[in-house]
Amino acid sequence: MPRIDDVARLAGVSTATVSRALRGLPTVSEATRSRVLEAAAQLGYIASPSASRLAGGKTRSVAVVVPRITRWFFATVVEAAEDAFHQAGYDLLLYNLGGSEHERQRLLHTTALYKRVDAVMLVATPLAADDFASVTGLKLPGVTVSSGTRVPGWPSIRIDDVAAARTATEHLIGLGHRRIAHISGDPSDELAFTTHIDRRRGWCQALLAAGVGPGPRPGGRAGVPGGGGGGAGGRRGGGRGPAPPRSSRRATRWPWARWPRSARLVCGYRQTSA
Amino acid sequence: MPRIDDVARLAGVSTATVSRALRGLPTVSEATRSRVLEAAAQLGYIASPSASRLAGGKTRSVAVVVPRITRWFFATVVEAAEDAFHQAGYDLLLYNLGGSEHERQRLLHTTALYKRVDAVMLVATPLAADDFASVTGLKLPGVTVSSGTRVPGWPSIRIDDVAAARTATEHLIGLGHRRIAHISGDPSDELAFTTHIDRRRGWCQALLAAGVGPGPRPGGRAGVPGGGGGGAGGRRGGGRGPAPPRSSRRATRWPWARWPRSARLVCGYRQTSA
DNA sequence: CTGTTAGCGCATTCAT
DNA sequence: ATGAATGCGCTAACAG
Repeated sequence: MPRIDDVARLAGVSTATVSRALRGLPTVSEATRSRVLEAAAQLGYIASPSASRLAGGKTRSVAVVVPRITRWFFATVVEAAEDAFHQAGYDLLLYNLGGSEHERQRLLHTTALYKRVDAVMLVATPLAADDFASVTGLKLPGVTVSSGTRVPGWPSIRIDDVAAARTATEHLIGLGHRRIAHISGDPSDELAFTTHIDRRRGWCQALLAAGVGPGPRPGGRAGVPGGGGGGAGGRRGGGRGPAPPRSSRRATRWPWARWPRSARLVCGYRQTSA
Repeated sequence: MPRIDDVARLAGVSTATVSRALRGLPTVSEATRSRVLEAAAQLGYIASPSASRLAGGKTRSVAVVVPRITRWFFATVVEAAEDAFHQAGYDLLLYNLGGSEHERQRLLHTTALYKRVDAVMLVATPLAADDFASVTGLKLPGVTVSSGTRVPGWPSIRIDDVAAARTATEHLIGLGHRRIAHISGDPSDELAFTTHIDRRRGWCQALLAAGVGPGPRPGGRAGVPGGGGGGAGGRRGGGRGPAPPRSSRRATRWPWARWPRSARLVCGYRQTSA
């Protein structure tokens, strides 16, 4: 492959000018630029990334860290990021934690990212105290997406899980429902993942605000709310949507009747948690 | 960050020896190597990838090209590849075509990969004639996964779709079924994607081999095979598995009753295509 | 606006 | 087994 001085010679300018012209720097006359462009095209010249990285100190690439690329949500984020980054001329280095703590350590605690990327994007990657130190120690710009942990100086984009759950619950209440369960992971497992906790909070908020309660058996196992709907029948609001479903034997065929045990039905809330 | 000569000084050797020691080359005495290792660790030295790429000519990174990372299959392939590559010390550059022909052109026809990676992995990426030229023009090693097109000199790993469909069909036949439909994309749309064609072929093979036929309405629209099962009731084989389902009104609730129009029911086969 | 001069930080010849 | 020199190909000062 041709090098930059081949282009320089063909265009009759110095290598510095070729470099400037090809990178679109403003300090080049249009006449020169087009001569350079043409020479480069004619030679099929492409600047060597390694060389320009070394000389320029910028890698023009970013690390995108996801817990598991096979999950729909993470893949969706990566797809969008890939598009944006490539469009901006950046390479995307994918790091898939794959649920392995080992991988996670290797990525976060060895300076695996050192001089390899210009920025980091952490997707749903909670940082323990020591992880945190290594990441800030990189002294790189970055962004967290859907991550529980916040990194000082990094923007953080995430879903407002409390509001989302509140909205969903309010919707059901608006439909006239009065017995609304919330099924989640173990609420005592905090691990910097706050999604399930936040959703539960939003659900509680909506129930309390509507004066609906008290909730059924706290901490019960996954299952189906019992029949005999009691006072839950009354519609509320302006009659939008269909009537709430009646309890019947059919209820035993609801999807969560077959959910794995790891899914726990957290019905019931503490008045204090709102 | 420290540079290689900092380590060299601390270890009391030349930079060349540091380089060799750190990369595990055999031409270093164990005594020296451990001194170097210790010095590097003490300084927290990590070789600059850009510099070693420029000097060494190898990037130690690979490009992985997928049509859409959001599809389960592709994400699964990428996850496995990521693990293997990182374990071997390679960076993984992700290229998601995203269904955009534009992206595809940009990747394949500009020398976007030039001097950027040491190898290429093409997942389910069919290559048109001109794509093909650019890819081979890269003169890089590579591998295709689930890709219709083959690249000379590259290994190609893929599913035997014919055998898979045959196996599935034989399974149903073994269960006693006699009216077996095959639903696929448009069989006339070849576009180097042969999956649906191969599966259809396997299905045909199994049916013919079992003497089952002739198939119902060729080229019919998506829908449900009509009721009145005719001679299809007979069981065959050693009574394994449940009896074939009876036709009934319930059939109208089968999932594909709601499938999009783009899904076509290809029932019926030509004797010649086996 | 353009050219000249120095590196960027490491891997590699060759020597020894 | 180790060291000295050279170059990978480009960008960034600094002049002009």
